[in-house]
Amino acid sequence: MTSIKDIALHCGVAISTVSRVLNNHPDVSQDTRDRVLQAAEALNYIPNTSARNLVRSSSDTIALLVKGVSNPFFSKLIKIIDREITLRGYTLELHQMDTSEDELRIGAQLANERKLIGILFLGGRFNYSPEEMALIHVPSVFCTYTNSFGTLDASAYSSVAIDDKQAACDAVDTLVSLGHRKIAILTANENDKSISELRFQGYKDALEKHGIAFDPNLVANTGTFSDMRAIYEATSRLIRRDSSFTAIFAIADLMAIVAIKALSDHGRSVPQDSSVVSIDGLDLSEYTLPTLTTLVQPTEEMGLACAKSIIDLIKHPGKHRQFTFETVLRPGGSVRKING
Amino acid sequence: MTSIKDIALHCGVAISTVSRVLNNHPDVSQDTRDRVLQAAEALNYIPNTSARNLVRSSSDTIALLVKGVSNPFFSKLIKIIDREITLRGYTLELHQMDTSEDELRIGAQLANERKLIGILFLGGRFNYSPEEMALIHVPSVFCTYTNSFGTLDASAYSSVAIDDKQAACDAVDTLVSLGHRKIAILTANENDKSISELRFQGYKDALEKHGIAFDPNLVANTGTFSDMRAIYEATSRLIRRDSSFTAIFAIADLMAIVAIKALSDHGRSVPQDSSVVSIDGLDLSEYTLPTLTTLVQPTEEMGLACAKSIIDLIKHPGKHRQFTFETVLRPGGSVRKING
DNA sequence: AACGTTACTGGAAACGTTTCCAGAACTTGC
DNA sequence: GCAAGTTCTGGAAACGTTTCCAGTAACGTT
Repeated sequence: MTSIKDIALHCGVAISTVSRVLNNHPDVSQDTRDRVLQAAEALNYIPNTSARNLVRSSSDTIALLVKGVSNPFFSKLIKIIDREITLRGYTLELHQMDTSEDELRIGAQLANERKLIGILFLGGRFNYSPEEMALIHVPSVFCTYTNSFGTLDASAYSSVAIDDKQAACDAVDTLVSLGHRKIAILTANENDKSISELRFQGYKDALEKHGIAFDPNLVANTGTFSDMRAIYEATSRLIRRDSSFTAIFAIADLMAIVAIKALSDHGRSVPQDSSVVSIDGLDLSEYTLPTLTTLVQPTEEMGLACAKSIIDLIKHPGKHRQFTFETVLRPGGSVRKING
Repeated sequence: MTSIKDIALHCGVAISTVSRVLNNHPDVSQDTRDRVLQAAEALNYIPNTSARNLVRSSSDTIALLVKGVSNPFFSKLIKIIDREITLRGYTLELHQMDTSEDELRIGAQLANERKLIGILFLGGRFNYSPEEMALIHVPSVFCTYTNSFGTLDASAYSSVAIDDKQAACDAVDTLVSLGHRKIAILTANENDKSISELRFQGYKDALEKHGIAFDPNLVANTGTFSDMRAIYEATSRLIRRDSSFTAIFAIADLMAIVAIKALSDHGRSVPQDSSVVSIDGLDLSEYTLPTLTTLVQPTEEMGLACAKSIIDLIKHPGKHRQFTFETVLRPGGSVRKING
């Protein structure tokens, strides 16, 4: 393994000079610059990241802390984020967390240990306090996060998300406009201070807007976005408990897919007997039977925004921005008009 | 940021002693050990990875080089691998590659630059030459790889995979035993020296075994495992070209799901008009309509084996092993018996 | 001719660890 | 009571960079 020292020796210059050349510092003559670069090439020099990191006390790696990697929407997002981050010359470290773990605490620790230059949080809760935020001394962007509980000042955090409440509202609107009044909801958790709670809020707001009474019997909590067995069970329980609904709003595509299967197993076909609307717009949902009517999240744009945000934030610490994306309804075969 | 030096000062011992305590070296008295650990705790000490990496000239990170992250089978595998790797105290770096890139070359470069201690290759080709393998100076495990083209000696590589040929064969067997003789295949690429070629081979072998003539008209190449649009188009072309088949063998669950949709759009329902069998056993395929008949890969075990293999290999360089897992048929609603 | 600039270069400290070597303080065995 | 271990500890070098400071040489200016 050849080092900067070897190059210096080979060229008869000082170590510092080689370092200057390699880091494109201006104050070195064209002649020595050429010689050094040539030697570096010839000796097949590869910089030692650890040494550089040590003296700079920073690295080139950004961590992605994810709760619930199995969520297929996240999978795609992760893919895009990783692509962009690497493209821009940084490295991405993937860290999964259990739902029970405290993402901020873990993030803070990782940042110190591994000299991270940035953190992307994906899938956490939505009620960070200023005190908690203060734990993190590293540029951080919260993906699919909205400061919906108003715990933070806009100048204190960066985020990329859709308007979850609005999307849920739109989903319910769609159903109502097709004549549905008895609309069940399939959510992960009614009050987890996170995406599911927010979409649940949107559902309730929409009902109220249309003068429909909220019925707790029509709420099914799955406890998860990705465990299909649990989603299936929750749907089945809902059907057994109160099968009077004519439509289901599922807060994620995957839930909708599983719900359709559960309905089918209980002798109710979609969309004849129940309509289903969801949020996500996975590629997959255009190829299911029936195809899903879903509010599409602009995944590509969101992933790009995540990568761009964190890198901007690293370059300009403290310059926080929030990005909110619009969802778009993609009509599918999972709904039908009824005579309300 | 408190360092080892601060602890030493605080306790009135030497730096080296602190290091020994922190690394669990035996030759230090219980008394000093306690004092040091206590101080470390009190001063909120966090080790500096860069410094350690520098002096050890190695890191604690294992890279996962993936071709085609969007493949949902891979998503799950990645999740499990990441979980196990972190659990065992290492860090996982995710690197995606285009299909066009040379994974070994990229791996070799990354290993040097980033002082990787190991590489997991996922989704590459199956015909590495000994010369190519020599590029990689770091313990490496090839996931979902079989040395099917016999280019390597068993003592020269580590791998974790299923027997792709056998699985494909089993899939076709299943269809034949239900009376099917005109069996189409949906594959990514007939000759990519990779998973798809191997499964294609298994398909051909099975046909031959049952005395069924191979018909090139019944072969549909999608060119991809995950681009659903492309899979849909390939299936549609197949149907238009020769719709005489009574069954389709799709080499991956996702392909089967899209194929079923394409068939449906062409007025052929599954399993009434065509049976479909595939390989993967995604959780999802138990919740589609119809559910898939598929050969299940033991994803959990495979992911575990990947993590275990690479760590074993790091600890005992050169000790190569190959793991081959059995697939199990999971019957679903996508097939039916016909009178052949 | 003396002086101040400018352009370039070398030396050396520092980053936070690990690890080798040597030495001090005890034990043990005879 | 002395040599030979044993057990624990400290000092210092090394890992490969970056960066600060000082210094030299060449060049214009006055």
